[in-house]
Amino acid sequence: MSGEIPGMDVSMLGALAEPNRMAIVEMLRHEPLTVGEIASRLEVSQPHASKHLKVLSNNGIVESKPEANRRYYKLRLEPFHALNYWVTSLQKDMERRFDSLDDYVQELQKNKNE
Amino acid sequence: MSGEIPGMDVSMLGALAEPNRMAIVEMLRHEPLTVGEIASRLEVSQPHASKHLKVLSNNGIVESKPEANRRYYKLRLEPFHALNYWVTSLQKDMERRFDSLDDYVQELQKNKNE
DNA sequence: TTGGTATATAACTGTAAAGTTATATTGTGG
DNA sequence: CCACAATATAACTTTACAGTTATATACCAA
Repeated sequence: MSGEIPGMDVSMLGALAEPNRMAIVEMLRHEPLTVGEIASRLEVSQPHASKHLKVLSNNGIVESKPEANRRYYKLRLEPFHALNYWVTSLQKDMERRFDSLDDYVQELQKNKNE
Repeated sequence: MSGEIPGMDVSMLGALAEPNRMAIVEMLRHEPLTVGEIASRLEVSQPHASKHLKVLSNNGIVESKPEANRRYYKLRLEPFHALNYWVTSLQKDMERRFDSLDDYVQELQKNKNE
């Protein structure tokens, strides 16, 4: 009730806020990849890659499709749409504000009477 | 050389990926606030608020201006511009891809010969 | 100067998450 | 069925960070 954040899912950012996982997202930007491919390019162990992929998956950032022995992982659009929406609306609000904190403080001074 | 992420600063996301700090960003969306105001609205201790503000500050997300006894914190535009740029370019790349992983796997099947 | 308010910092504790190693599961081809 | 390859999971260690308490710093007013 008090800790409610309007649009943005904080845990999604947490999932992205780790270098290996961000690297995975960048790798998947252009093409789906298997766990083995990802682990190999990341130069981490297979369980380690699987663990990061699970975090990304739990946050809806990636989805996987079994294909024979392998699992192809790819990015999902939705969370990035949500992130884009949040950032854009934040920017709009910010740009409505004063350009510098100095201006605002000066404004505070002037309005001290009311 | 291998772990290079193009545009996005991962640590900035880490700074945002904590509920209290995200709440601070939301609070500052419309107006600069003092540490005391932030701590009070967040219902956390003053040192705790200061600590989160320091993280945000270290990542360039907020800036502060001393005014007498107090410090006004406000959001900075730049990191959100960078984030917006990253998300947008990622989305563009993604939307060039197949709509579903199924399609992609079918594509793999067809192209197995080459 | 003294007292009070606002903020920062240092030192510490607890917990969650990164990273590792070993093992289980699932699927494929012979 | 068996042997092998790809991935997932479990158990564990270690590190990083949230959160707390106590103290230091800076500013103002009387």
